[in-house]
Amino acid sequence: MSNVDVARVLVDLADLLEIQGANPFRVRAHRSGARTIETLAEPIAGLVEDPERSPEELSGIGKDLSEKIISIVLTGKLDQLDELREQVPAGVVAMLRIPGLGPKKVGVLFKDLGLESLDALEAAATEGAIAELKGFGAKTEQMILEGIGLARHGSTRTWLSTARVAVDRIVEDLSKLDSVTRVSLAGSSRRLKETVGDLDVLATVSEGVSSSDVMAALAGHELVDEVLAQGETKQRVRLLEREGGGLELDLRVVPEASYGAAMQYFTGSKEHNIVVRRRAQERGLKVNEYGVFSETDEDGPAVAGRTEEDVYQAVGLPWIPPELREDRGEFEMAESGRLPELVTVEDIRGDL
DNA sequence: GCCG
DNA sequence: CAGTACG
DNA sequence: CGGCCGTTACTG
Repeated sequence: MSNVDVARVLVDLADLLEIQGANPFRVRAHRSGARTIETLAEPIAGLVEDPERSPEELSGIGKDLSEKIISIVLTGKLDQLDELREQVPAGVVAMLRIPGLGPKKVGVLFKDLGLESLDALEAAATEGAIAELKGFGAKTEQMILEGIGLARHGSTRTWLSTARVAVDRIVEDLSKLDSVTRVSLAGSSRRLKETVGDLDVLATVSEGVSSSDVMAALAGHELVDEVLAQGETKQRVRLLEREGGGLELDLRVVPEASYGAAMQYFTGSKEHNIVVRRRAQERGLKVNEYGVFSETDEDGPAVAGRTEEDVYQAVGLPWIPPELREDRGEFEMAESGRLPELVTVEDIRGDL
């Protein structure tokens, strides 16, 4: 059993528990434990077999998860998972991959309509049976029909190199607008992940300037297929099919003074952001995408937020390079002043 | 579920 | 309002 | 034992 195998069992268990309506924090604990095992620098089997050691020594893994991990390593399976699999068909878990369908709604589809597969779900949606359910409507039904292909196909991530071709053009074109002061790439593409699930772009406007100009420009951009959602500060669009296969792009527009906080938030990762915000809480501060604020004076002036550096400084850290923002040890490195110097293109020697 |  | 999705 | 990140947007 490799670390990835063990992690997979815990993730599957989390999915099933979630559909069954388990405590969300319990579900999260399983996912977090899975991540810990997957990113562990040593084989989990070796740790389990060492009589001096136990998975409990890993932070985020307690007595329960430790016992489960030991069982998985020693027997190759987990009884609790097998039992849950008998209660919840695989097709129901597959429904979670449809965008807009979460555990609650999937649970209703399974329990109330008895749907056990994507095929059955598609048939029910086509007949209009979904829209009649409480909490569902015509839009949800349409969303299911559009998303069911994604769920069948599995995850659809795009190579960064492909995605960059499209997003670089969009960033460049939006930058030319008079109403924006700057446009930056954020999200996993800024973190230089090999593949991206979607694209994230941040635009800033001068204080008091409306966001509608930028959004209208993006909506009318030659690479944009359709606008999926739009609000005051946020817009989500789907790109044309050719450049990376219907990639989705999120645009966020914030005032100039929030640039640093917004970049920090929008660059992620989610796990990294949670730690940043928890550190803020420990210091009597509150971090959001608009800035860093005092917990006791939330409406008061921002303590930080104009640059990423001052956001990190407010929570007692040096600026952390985006490539490291995964909550995989970068906080310990930053805390002790041992952040590595990353390799850059200039470091590479040879014929390219 | 884990943690303090 | 709850549920879903965003980092 | 209580708390567990913080926000915006959309749907029903």
